[in-house]
Amino acid sequence: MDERVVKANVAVEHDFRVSRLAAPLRHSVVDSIRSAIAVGRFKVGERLPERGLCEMTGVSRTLVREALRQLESEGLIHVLPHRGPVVAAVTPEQAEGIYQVRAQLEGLACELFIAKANDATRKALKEAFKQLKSAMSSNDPSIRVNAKNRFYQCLIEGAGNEALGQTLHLLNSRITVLRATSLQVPGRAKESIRELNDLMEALLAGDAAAARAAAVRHVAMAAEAAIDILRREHPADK
Amino acid sequence: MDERVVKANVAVEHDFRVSRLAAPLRHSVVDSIRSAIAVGRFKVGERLPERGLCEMTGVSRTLVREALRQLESEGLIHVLPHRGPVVAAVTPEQAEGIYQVRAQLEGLACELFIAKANDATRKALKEAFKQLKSAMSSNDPSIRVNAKNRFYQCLIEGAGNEALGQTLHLLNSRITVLRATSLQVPGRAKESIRELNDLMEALLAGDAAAARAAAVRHVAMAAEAAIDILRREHPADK
DNA sequence: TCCCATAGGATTGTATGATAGTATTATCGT
DNA sequence: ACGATAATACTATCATACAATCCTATGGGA
Repeated sequence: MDERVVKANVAVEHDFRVSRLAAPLRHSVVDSIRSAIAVGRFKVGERLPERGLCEMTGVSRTLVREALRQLESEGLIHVLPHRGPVVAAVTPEQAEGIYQVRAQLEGLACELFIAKANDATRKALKEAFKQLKSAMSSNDPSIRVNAKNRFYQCLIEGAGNEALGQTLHLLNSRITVLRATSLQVPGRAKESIRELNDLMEALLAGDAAAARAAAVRHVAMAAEAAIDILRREHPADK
Repeated sequence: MDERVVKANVAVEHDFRVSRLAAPLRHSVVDSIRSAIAVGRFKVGERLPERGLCEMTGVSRTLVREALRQLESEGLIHVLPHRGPVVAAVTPEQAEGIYQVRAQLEGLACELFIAKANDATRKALKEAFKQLKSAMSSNDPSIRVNAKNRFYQCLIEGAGNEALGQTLHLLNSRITVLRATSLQVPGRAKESIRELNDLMEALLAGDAAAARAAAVRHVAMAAEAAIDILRREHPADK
């Protein structure tokens, strides 16, 4: 029963099977709300009444609520009892914590990449880095962040650790806005590229210790920029 | 309006305010299903029909579905389109990945603990370690795991990094069963305590590098035991 | 004028019932 | 024994309803 499939796929890289096109509507709902938050359509601390989300998304309360449950456990929103969801704030302390964790995990990603990457994943990473460099000259912050995400995705891919990928994704989703704005700090983009250059060299040279160090350093610098912004924009609210 | 409260609390350590007793029913539902999985009431790969869960928990489908969304994003279950949720399997490769991440994060926790812990948190950790040692002689695996969780909780508490705590919690929830069974491997409990002893010594001596190394080593050993079990129990299904 | 309390509105928390769509199983004819 | 079709069992989604609770506004009293 498998023979035919094998034959059909013999000259193919990614098989053509439609990957469960039964995309449940609720996934779109999650995406919609998530990106509304990321884009700043809702501000930090703002309430998200279910009814409003129903209108915005055009689906029933059932689906909106299910989406909220997921966003809640991603940490993007907080749900206050009998008050409903609000966009989660990120305090400077929390941001620092997140960046500390990211540093460790991206360090690990580098080590694993060196140990496990093959020609394909290595090539993909180089390509992504090239595109990242050109994206950094763009003015649109979302283009920059997207390019950077793709770069990291290649890194993770090559590292071949599923949990690592998911964890980093989760952490990043909580600081999307921060990442976009911190890349707008004058000079930060170029500096960022310089740091990643070091990273790439170490990665391709197979120097695990240097790669990890470069990753940690890069995250630390990004953290500094981001936390600066945070401190400035809400010096002592609460 | 606050004065009275302040007066009332002046001689109190933990204030008595009932911390939002409005615990939504749905939280209990999540806990219920989660522990049913952890306890082995449902086996890996087994389907969890909504209706059955309604009967088990005594709540409506609405709540069950919301709970499922949360468990899904915690990675405890997979939801197949039009087939519903099944208990997520953990392959040896995934387990390896999870343990690699854990190693990094627990290493970080140690470093942060040394940098940030105060007398209270240090004392709590020592106490938790003492109880852990005695719990290890118990035959009940859940008692052992619980004691260990409390120990880690103290460590995290002292490290003062929220994201770190949440991330580790998430990872651990995916391998609860594994952790319980791997502690039953003959000799593993004692060995585990020995490793943690090293960890404690380094922590209390303030030797960050040694503490991190001990943490990494401990997780690596645990990983080995756990993955062994996994390989044995599903050598090549699929 | 200012404070307090009560009433009313808004929103969440939870349940129920309904319908359509899809995957799995059972059935049946050949 | 095999393939097609019918029956079944779920999920996916919606609409509706009602109690509980929070917030606000209104109005009375000092």
